[in-house]
Amino acid sequence: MPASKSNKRDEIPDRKIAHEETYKTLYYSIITGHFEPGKVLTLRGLAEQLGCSPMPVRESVRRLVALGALEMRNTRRISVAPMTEERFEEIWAARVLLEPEIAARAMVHSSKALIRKLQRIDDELAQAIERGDPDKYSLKNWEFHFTLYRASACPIILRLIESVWLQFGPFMRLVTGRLGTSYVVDQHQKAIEALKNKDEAALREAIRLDIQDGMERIGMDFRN
Amino acid sequence: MPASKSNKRDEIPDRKIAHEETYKTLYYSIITGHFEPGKVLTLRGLAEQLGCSPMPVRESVRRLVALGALEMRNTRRISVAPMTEERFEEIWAARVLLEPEIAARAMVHSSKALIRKLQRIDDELAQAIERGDPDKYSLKNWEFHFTLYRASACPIILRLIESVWLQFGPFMRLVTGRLGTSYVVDQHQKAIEALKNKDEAALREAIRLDIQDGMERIGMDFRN
DNA sequence: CCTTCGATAATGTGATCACAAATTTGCCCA
DNA sequence: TGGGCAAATTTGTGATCACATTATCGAAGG
Repeated sequence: MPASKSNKRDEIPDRKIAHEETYKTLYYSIITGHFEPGKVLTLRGLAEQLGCSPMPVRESVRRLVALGALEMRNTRRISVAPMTEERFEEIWAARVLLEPEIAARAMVHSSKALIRKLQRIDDELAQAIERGDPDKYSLKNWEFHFTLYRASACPIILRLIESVWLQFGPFMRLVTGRLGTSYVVDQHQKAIEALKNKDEAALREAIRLDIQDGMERIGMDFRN
Repeated sequence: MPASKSNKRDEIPDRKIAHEETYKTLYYSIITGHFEPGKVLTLRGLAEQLGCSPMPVRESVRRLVALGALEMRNTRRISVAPMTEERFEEIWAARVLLEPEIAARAMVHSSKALIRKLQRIDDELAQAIERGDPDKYSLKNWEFHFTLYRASACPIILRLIESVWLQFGPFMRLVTGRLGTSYVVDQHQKAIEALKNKDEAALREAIRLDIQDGMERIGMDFRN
């Protein structure tokens, strides 16, 4: 084991890898809804936009296609995954199955620091609602959920949930932008209360209701 | 719309794409447990083995890493995802959450043809158990579940389940190879019966028990 | 005005090369 | 005999190029 003073693990501080950086950029762009559903993307276009060669973009896109965030038709055209009523219903179902479960698992590792962090995020989220800032709302909503979920130390289930969020992020942002943030009901406080009280059932229910409220509000879009 | 006589959809019979082919090959290799958990792979090695340049392999590996089937440490070394007790428990939980649900959704689209197909696969699976053929067992078990799940027409949830199976396929095959197939209890017949009777609750329970039996048998490996 | 077709431009794909980092090998010394 | 260091090899990464396919645009035809 040469060139490495610590042989404990491969805990090297992460060399800068271009395709990792482009992946993160695209990841946040998608999950915060920066791209419209169905929007066509090109490797060279993204490469120029991100200031690199098409190569790292190609690898990032391949990952995002694998997760369902991007689509690649058999005409080899890349686009942001569009939304249909069927897909929406499936995503809803998957969320209700997975997210209350991972939240319950996060409760085991809950701490005062985590609760403070969640409270701070939710305050910022409330600000975003007040100001009618859908971009900040999307970001903070994502932060709240994934800060909680990451605390579960369940990387496999977390990956599944990431995949689901990547698939409805663009659509949610689109609808939120149209509806504004005025109708948003804040279920997060109930979740924080449940965390404080170590009440697993209440936490599960709060997350379930948060999903239901959000998806119902978004889903009305199909009935127009 | 040139060069294409039918403008209905992009239903072109799929041009042969190298990285798609290599992906499928690697996919089946992993899901049937052809690679041992933790096994180190290299792009050039796989490329030579598959008879192509490292380029298509690179894209396939990127996809499989995104799905959790392969791992890439920060030393940039590619390996088949190893198994730990924590990961195993998570996979178990995810399966119990997702698979009974998608099975229930498949029941809606159930047909006599589907039931016949499942019965045929399960017959072959029974043969594999008799002969003590763990390779065929792995393959037919996968076929049974995914033939059922695909009938649900739920591509999003199916993708999540695919991701999970890719992560425990190598480990399951490893353990099955050690234990042999003698202890295998066939819960599939109950599932087929439930399908025939259109009994959703019974189908959910059959799938749940199948998962539980399989995972319990495999999970004993950690107690040694 | 709309459709159709051909030429032009743009796109994803696969191969190859150069390079830095990591791994392996082989040698020397204690 | 065993451990550590440096040379040599291997490996992933990023860039670039050629190519087949697809999309785009403009002109001719109805």
